[in-house]
Amino acid sequence: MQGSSHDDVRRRNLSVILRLVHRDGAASRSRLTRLTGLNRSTIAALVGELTDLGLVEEREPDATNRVGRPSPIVAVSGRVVALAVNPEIDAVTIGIVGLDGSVHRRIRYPTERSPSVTEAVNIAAAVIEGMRGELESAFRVVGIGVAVPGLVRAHDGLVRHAPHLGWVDAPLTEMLERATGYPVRAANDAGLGAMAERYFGAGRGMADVIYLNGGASGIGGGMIVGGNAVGGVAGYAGEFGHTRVSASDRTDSAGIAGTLEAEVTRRELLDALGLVSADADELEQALLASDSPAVRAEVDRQQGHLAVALAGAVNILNPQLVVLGGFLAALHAVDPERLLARVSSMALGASFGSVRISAAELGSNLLMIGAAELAFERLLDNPNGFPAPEREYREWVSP
Amino acid sequence: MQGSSHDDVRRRNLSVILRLVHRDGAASRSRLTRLTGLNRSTIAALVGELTDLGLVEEREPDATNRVGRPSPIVAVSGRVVALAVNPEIDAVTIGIVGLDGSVHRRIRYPTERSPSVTEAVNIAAAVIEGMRGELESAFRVVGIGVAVPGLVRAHDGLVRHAPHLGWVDAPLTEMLERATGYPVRAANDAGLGAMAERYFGAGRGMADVIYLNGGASGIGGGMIVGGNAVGGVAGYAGEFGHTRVSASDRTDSAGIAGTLEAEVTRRELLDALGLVSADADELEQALLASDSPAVRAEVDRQQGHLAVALAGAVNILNPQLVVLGGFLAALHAVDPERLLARVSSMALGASFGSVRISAAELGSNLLMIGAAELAFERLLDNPNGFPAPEREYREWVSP
DNA sequence: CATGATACGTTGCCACTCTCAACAAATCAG
DNA sequence: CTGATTTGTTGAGAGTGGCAACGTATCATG
Repeated sequence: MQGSSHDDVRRRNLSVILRLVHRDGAASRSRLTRLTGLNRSTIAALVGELTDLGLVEEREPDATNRVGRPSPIVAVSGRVVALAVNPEIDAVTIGIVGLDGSVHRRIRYPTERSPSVTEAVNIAAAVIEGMRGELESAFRVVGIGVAVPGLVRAHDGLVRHAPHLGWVDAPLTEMLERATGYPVRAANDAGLGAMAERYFGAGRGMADVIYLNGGASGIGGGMIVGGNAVGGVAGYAGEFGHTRVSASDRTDSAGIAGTLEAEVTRRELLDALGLVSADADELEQALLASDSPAVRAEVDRQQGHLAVALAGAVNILNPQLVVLGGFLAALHAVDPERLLARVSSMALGASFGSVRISAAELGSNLLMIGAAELAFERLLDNPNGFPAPEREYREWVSP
Repeated sequence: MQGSSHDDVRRRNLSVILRLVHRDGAASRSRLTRLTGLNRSTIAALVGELTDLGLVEEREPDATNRVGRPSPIVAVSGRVVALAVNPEIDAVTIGIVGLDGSVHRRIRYPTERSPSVTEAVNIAAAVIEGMRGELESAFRVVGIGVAVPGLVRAHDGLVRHAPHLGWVDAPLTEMLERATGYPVRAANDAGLGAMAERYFGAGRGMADVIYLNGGASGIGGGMIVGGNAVGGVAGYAGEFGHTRVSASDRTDSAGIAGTLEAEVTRRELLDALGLVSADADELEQALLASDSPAVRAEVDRQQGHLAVALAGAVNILNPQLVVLGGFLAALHAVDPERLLARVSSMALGASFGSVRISAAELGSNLLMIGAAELAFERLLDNPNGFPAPEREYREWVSP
């Protein structure tokens, strides 16, 4: 338990303001005054400091039709960005994401086979090297965030086990840091998805959100509890895919029987539809369009298992929102009422009464935004821990 | 998102120090200096203020065999107490709990039948009235905490649904406040048990703890995630008892089939043993002593279902510790290795690797301590929001 | 038993941050 | 144009923790 001093007050207040304009978008100074409860003059000083740090910019007041002196608008600087990296089975995706949440660039680098750690790092580093000119002239990079489809140890970003990539105890962050020179942080992809949906998607402003994602290789999840992302002791929390939902002996990727991931699979939906491959949107469209009894039956079977897992999660966590991503969104879209009714039959009334179930909103940018948020976090926690880039001061340095 | 000012700094620092001596016991000033990172002179001022507030007392330094000037010991005042109330099916228990965690008094008032809200409030108020002389002379009461076996709405303490007591939407806190004059807060009993075990029992100092309690009337639970008690949106989180663990159609108290609470019951253990009733300790002793195959089989069956629920919780929350209370502790004690092995077979290796499963430590004082903690929380959050009792200043008031 | 080393409490001064009040500026209503 | 309203700006003020110097209590050493 740490005590605090006036330095902490300043840091915290800078942090609060930067977070507000980062997450809720541009805001007038007077709005910031109301939201933070701080004095006008304090807000002026804080915004001034953030401006000097190059993190926010003030622009002319919007034309409001209200009396009183107009208040200037504070917005995040467009130059501040983070790099997002997402290694997958068949590609490594790299993105440039602005502090304002905009995805400036997204480059998907396909690989013939699942990349090794070294390959993934090399690809990411090469793509980033290619963008370096652009990055150094037009942007200010605060760091790199990596969304990993696997278990990532919280305190050092070691990839303990990424089954679908075949990685075990991979020192990903260290390697990427050395290869690029940028500070790197890594976390589980679904956890980052939860965070992204919570701040910028379907769960905006909510404090208790569960996110479940259905991917080609399995089911992952993340939670926001009491406003904070849940990591657990070591950072492995959120593995909803391995929850027991049936008595069958079908096993999942971890060899556990009767789990959500064993019963609810993308592959079986595609098979029922007679498709070889399809992205999440195509799969959803195909399911909605199909009237085959076999497809219906398969959807119904999977939806039943999903409902067990959701009801369990609702009972245990009493969330405000459950967000479904990937092909799980399709299982929801096909018959939302039926899914809801099934969850209802297995959840406690009190908890079920306050929960909503909805599809993810951020689509293909989800993991870019989530991973970037990881990199932004250090900046948001301590805005003046990142001095403005050296080059602006270079001329002052004695030769 | 609130900004902070210097008042908040002081409040926070007072709060941090009072929490430290409340939870970890008496500490020397120099230890507080190390733990908080604050300056010696600041600690002196803060401890002085807490002393003036009558919340802590300083005593002569302990005899240490080390060089240097000895540092005085700061301990919580023995006079500061909270009242704990726990209505149950067959009794209402009232306790006096010190800020130092000691249970000064515990009075169990048995009832012939399950008490109504009014009866419970009347009993509690009467017992408290009986103690009032003692309370007002020897103690300083900060408030009342109530541990309710049911769902309690977080923001106002309304008892939404306490199935075993038959209470629905009971304004318990309001009634007890009016009847006693003390400020009252209420929460779910298992959640408070989790908190108590976390601060004063098996989970001391841990940030990620799950607590599951087996009672006569069902199974409840609570969680500490990232150091904070989990309530969910409305305060209903922690209902592990209604998690699906089997495909059977045995239903629980909420009418849901195949749940932990439906499969794992105290009643069936007692029946297998041929006992009519037994408290948690007696049940455990009887189970350990029995070599009947029928008993073994029933224990084995229940342990298997418990393992499913525990593995699910471990996968989702990646806790550091799972604490089992009530008769669930007995299911653990009978064969800890087997329970562990079964959980292991259904949990992810990474998460299982960092978890320990153990029995609750606090025994019959658990809910007293948990409920009192609820009342202490306001004091701990804002130590100088509770002025010293009026009587000491009465002579200064002009007539 | 005297001396020095060590650790810690105490004191007074300083730097920092937020608040507040007074004033200035920018808008709307009439 | 005038008044009301809202907000930025400025300078003074209060409260906080940090710090350095000094005082004090213990142990170790001879």
